Amino acid sequence: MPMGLSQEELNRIDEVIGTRRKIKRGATLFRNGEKFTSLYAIRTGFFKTRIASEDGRDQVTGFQMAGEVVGLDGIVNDHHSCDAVALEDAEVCVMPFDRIEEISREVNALQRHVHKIMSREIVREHGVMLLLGSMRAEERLATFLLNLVQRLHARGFSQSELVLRMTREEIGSFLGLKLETISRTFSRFVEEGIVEVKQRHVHIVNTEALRDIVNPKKSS
Amino acid sequence: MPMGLSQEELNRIDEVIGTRRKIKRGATLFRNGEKFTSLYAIRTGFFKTRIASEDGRDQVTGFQMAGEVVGLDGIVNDHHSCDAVALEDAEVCVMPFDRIEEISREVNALQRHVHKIMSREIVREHGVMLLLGSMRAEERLATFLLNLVQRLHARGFSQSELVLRMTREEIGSFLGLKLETISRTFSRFVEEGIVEVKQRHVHIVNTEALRDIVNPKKSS
DNA sequence: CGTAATGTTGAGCGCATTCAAGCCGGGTGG
DNA sequence: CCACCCGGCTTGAATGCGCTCAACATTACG
Repeated sequence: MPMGLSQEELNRIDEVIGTRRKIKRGATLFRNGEKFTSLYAIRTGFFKTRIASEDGRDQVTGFQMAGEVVGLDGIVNDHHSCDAVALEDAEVCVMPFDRIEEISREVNALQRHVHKIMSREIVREHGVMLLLGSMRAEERLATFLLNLVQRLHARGFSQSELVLRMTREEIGSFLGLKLETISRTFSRFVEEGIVEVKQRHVHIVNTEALRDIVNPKKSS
Repeated sequence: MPMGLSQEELNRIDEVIGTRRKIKRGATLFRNGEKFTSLYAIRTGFFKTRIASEDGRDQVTGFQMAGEVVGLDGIVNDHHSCDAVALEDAEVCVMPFDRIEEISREVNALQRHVHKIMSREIVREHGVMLLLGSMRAEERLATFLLNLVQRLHARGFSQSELVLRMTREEIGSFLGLKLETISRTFSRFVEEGIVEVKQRHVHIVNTEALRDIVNPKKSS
């Protein structure tokens, strides 16, 4: 949240927070088709969002962690258009959207904040489109790992150590690859000494090498 | 725009519209890195938005036509993070964003409208992610054609006739395919009598067949 | 402790890519 | 008006990356 707000403004902003809600691992926070009422700020835990095509295929559209907001997809049609599934026991702040709209009319900082959150999501998705549209398997996985560790680091975790909350299949769905390809690509990274992998525990040994994979260097 | 507004409200909303601006074919409305000031409502013409990765590859993130809004990417960081390029001579309404924020504090309908536009873009991108992440070439192109013709139809154009404003290469970039693949896939559709193609002029002969490609039927 | 879920690895295949050659159509200048 | 040129498009042949299918290993969990 931006700084420089009066106490009065801060109090008003607190009002957008309704109840809290706990979601068990594997349960959904909301599902495609459900009525949209609120945005959810993740307090603890880890989520994936996914959409399903008519014929059973589904696509993971993102992984969200503490401090991030889910539910923006529901605003257009007053109904959610994707599922949000907890990948571990989680807790969220329920923020009724009509309250958000009401208060953001009075508190400029909140209005600005809401706009930025939505715009940030649009920009994030642009990045995913670039990944899905033009990267090879190694680049996709390297990009994914760097993004994940960067977000975790911003929350006070290690820059080189991370525990995956999702399966290979979920990573694959997000990256537009099959789970076997994820597994093989991890193995290749391990062979090359770039990372160490023990199940879902990943230790990034050589961050620079990952960056080089994402951004193939034009060595003459 | 939603209905049921008072004259006063309508007048207020008109105030978000600043100047108009003409963009010649091939010129950019805004570029990655430029300061963000305004959203743009397309009055006439056709745009593509694209992002570029460090190493020259780029990804078309969308095609926009009359009535659609571009520039939402700029809100987060006060700078644009993609380019908007006119694919034909175009005209846009410049809508300074601080005016939008100001007036949407007073006019609920505008506030709601802005939120919906942003949410719609997020949902649209989810669909693109599904396409890029899990569809084969034929499905991608079929989806693309159906989406394009549906948007054109909503604007009063034919349901079966369309003129592509973009090159095969641009379609390919958007769909995560090479231009040769686009060309070949068009040829296959023609062979199968699904469409007729003469350069950029496309006549959809069999819409149902396209739908079947998008949504493989589970024939026993 | 046993069973199901998850992950690894191998072999062969297929779809989209790459590389290459040629075509078409529109615009320009002689 | 025609010759030329160039960007956009098409088509062919060969390659290769990621997928499919399959067997097996490992781990989580009731």
